[in-house]
Amino acid sequence: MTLSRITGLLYYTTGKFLLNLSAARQFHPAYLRLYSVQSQKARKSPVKENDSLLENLVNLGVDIKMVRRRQPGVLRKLITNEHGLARFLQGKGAAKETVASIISRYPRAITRSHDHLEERWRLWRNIFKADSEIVKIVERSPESFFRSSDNDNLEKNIAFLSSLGLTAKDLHRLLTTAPRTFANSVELNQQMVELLQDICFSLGGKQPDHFVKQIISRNVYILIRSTKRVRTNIEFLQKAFNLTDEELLNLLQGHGAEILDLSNEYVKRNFKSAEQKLQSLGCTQKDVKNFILFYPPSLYASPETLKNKIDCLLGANVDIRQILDKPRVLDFSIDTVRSRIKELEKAGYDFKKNGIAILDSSRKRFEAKLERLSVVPEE
DNA sequence: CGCACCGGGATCTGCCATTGCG
DNA sequence: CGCAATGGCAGATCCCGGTGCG
Repeated sequence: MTLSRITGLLYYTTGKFLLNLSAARQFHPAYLRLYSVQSQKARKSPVKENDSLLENLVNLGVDIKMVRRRQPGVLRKLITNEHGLARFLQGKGAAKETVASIISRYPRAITRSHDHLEERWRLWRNIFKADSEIVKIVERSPESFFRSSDNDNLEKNIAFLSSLGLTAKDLHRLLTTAPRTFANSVELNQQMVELLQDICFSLGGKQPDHFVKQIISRNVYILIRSTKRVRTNIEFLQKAFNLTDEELLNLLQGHGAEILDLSNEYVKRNFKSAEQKLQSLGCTQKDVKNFILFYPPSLYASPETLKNKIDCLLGANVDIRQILDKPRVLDFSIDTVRSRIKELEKAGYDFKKNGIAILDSSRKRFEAKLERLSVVPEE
């Protein structure tokens, strides 16, 4: 949690904001603007915070400082439903502290009526089997659950996403891992789906629906990205590698789907640095293209990580060609690779002679293999 | 049995800016 | 104007094991 980072930045006493300047300096100047605007308003505004509401929240264990920082307007409301919300969530199995944390992080939750909550929960239960699943998500991301007050929209979203032919399992995974998708307006979700369909068509694809399903199930975050981001990334991929329509279509339906998430600049930066790194090791333009197409996650890795991993392998007397052929060794964390290399060196393993596939296996398989190596030493 | 190939699963919010309404 | 609603952004991998083949 990043909450503690900000706690201590603003202190609120008797209607006036005081700033801890030494802490504020590390942050954005916007905080300074916020300070002056808020203090002016606090003086002018006739609307005071609702004292009994404040008391209720304190009793529920809510972090008032956090609420003031996030949604100060909520504290001035005359009609709220904090107790109803607390009862509701506890009835669904949430602990007291969970409820307090939820309200602290998304104060507007207390403005939702009982009927609204019942209805929203009922709709979520279309996807989830147990209340406990929903509680876990609301606890993780209160904003996803509460930000929109439009239950009709939620219903339409569920209908729309189902109509795409996603399986119940896909839908479940989508709502579990990217709950914000369901807080989007249907129109926004439709726009993304249309964008993907258009891309499929323009690349000569014959099954746009299948294409969309494929991408969503490969990348459940796609619907919470902007169409601008996705479009720009796709255009970049096609241009950077001079891809044929078919190559791009295949890339997007495979591992390429994941890299659509990345910010546009990040994709470009990672591409440049991967390209540079490989070229410095004597790889041709074609090698670079093959490597990235064959192993798109390389664009996901930060320049530092990718470079470190490659250097680590080269340092263990692995040839860059071997990495190009088996890029999935790069899947593993650098710590894992390092410790495996160390163990293999102890066993006298020669990567040049025996290949590096051994590095690219699950822990169980690696250990089993190492076992065999030590039982039957080579030569 | 050992290996190569490959697909899949986990993971992802909390903040800011803008808009439009009453 | 103040607030609610909502769009958008930055952040930056690792691992497991099924299956089919020789």
